[in-house]
Amino acid sequence: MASFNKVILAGNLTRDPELRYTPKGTAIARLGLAVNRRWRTETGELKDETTFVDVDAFGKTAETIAQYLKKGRSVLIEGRLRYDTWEDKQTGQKRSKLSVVLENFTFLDSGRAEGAAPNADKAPAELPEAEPLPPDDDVPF
Amino acid sequence: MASFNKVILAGNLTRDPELRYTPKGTAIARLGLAVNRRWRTETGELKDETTFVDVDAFGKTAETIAQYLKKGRSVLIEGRLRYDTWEDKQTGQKRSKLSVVLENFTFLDSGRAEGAAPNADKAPAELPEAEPLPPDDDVPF
Amino acid sequence: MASFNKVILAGNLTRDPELRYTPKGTAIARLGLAVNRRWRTETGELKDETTFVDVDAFGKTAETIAQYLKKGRSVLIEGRLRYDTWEDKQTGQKRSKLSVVLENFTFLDSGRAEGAAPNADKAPAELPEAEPLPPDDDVPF
Amino acid sequence: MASFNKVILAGNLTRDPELRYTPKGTAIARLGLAVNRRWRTETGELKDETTFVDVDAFGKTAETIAQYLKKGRSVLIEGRLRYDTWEDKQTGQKRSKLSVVLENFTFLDSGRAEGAAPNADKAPAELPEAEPLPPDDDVPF
DNA sequence: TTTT
DNA sequence: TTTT
Repeated sequence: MASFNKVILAGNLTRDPELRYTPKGTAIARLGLAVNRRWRTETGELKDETTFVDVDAFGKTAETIAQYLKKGRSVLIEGRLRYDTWEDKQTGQKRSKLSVVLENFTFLDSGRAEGAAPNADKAPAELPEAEPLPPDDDVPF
Repeated sequence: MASFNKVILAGNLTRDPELRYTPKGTAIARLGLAVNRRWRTETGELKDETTFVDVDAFGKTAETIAQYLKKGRSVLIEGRLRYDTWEDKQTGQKRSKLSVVLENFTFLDSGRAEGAAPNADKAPAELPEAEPLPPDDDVPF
Repeated sequence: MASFNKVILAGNLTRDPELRYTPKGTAIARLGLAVNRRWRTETGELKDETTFVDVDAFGKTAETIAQYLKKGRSVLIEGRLRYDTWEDKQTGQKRSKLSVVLENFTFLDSGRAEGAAPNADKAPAELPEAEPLPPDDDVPF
Repeated sequence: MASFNKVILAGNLTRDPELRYTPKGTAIARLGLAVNRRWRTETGELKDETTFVDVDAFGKTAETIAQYLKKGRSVLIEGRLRYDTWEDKQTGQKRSKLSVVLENFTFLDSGRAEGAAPNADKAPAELPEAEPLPPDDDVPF
């Protein structure tokens, strides 16, 4: 009966955020996040594994993200898993995937990413916390 | 540079766990988890959304889960997102999906699920915490 | 530079919530939460440890909590640590403690607690998610 | 019945870690962590609040922390709340406080802290994940 | 007892 | 000050 859905990830953007708007004008930013894990096996060998996650931000947070986050930058995000379903146009088959709905984020570096605006270094420190999410029914999925 | 990967979910099993073993003898239990979310839209309408997540448990934890968790039961799990990739045998295309590697869990009900063993009601309370994960390189993906 | 502050706890109320109001009319509910941990030592002995945490909820969430949560009931809460400081009136010494500011919660049982209202069993399922927090500067600490 | 106890914090060390050993030889490192929060009030005013938390690490993790973390450095830690109780020697009164038992951590900067060892910059990247905790009954509280 |  |  009880439900809980929390994801906390720190990683790097695999590409610049894509910003778009719903018909009602809500901003949506889609991020690609790479989360690395390194561990040592029983035999002492180092292993690496990367988890690639698509993350959607909404509203004012989406616009902040599109403005300050660029490919390569490091972020800590908090959100929830969402199960998206759609029909594959080629095959007519039902498809699905997990992505993350961002609820909060914080920068983990200082704007060293390529393409960052000249003042990106100091801007994050002055940003307030992310806004609460807008109602999801304004969002096309 | 910094990496972090944490998922905390509470939900219900969509099916009985499937237990299998790696060639080296490590147990793997695969769970289907449904996590519900209910919220009210701007106009006061109630909405429901379910996130379906595949979860893998390993080792002693996998065996405990296979023994006590059944379809319908409610659990709180902690783990990390994992990005699985494979080649679609039909089309030869590269496919991928996110799943969760379980690191810890706790029962959220008292064994009311169909198919529960006669003593499932009291057993969970006596279980110690889940074991640490075995080395992942024993695992076939 | 980066900051993050997240607490997720499941436990039982050690007493009925205390509800009060700030001068501006914001509701505050204070909860006592007991979080149990059981583990097995190297020698196989079972050990128990309880963590007692004070939790403050605000606004509409506070009122919902005061209405439905009673001593003994089980909840899952999400929030942040807060560092409270004050001066001990007896000794004039500076004192401090950690507590939790509740940001979200969900019931983990079905209203079996003593003193629950007749309809407490079904009410929780119909509750929307907790409201965002009100501005903290309305709050007397 | 169900219990869960998880804390995730990102902040800066308020002092160099103190390393000590239990009679059985288990290392314990105690950290002071400052976690900042900045938010804007209803009237647009910026507010700051700092949460000071004591954190204990054990075993190999404790030694790694004592070696690489210094006052001012930024870390992301994962752990659980612990309720410590003792008797005040002056007054004979029972006292208690919450602290955090560290279960995992990751560096959030690159060793820029004062007092860092010459090679602190590259060492963290090569560190494996933190070890599981040793049995707690070896620990004097 | 406090860090950025 | 303590819950299951």
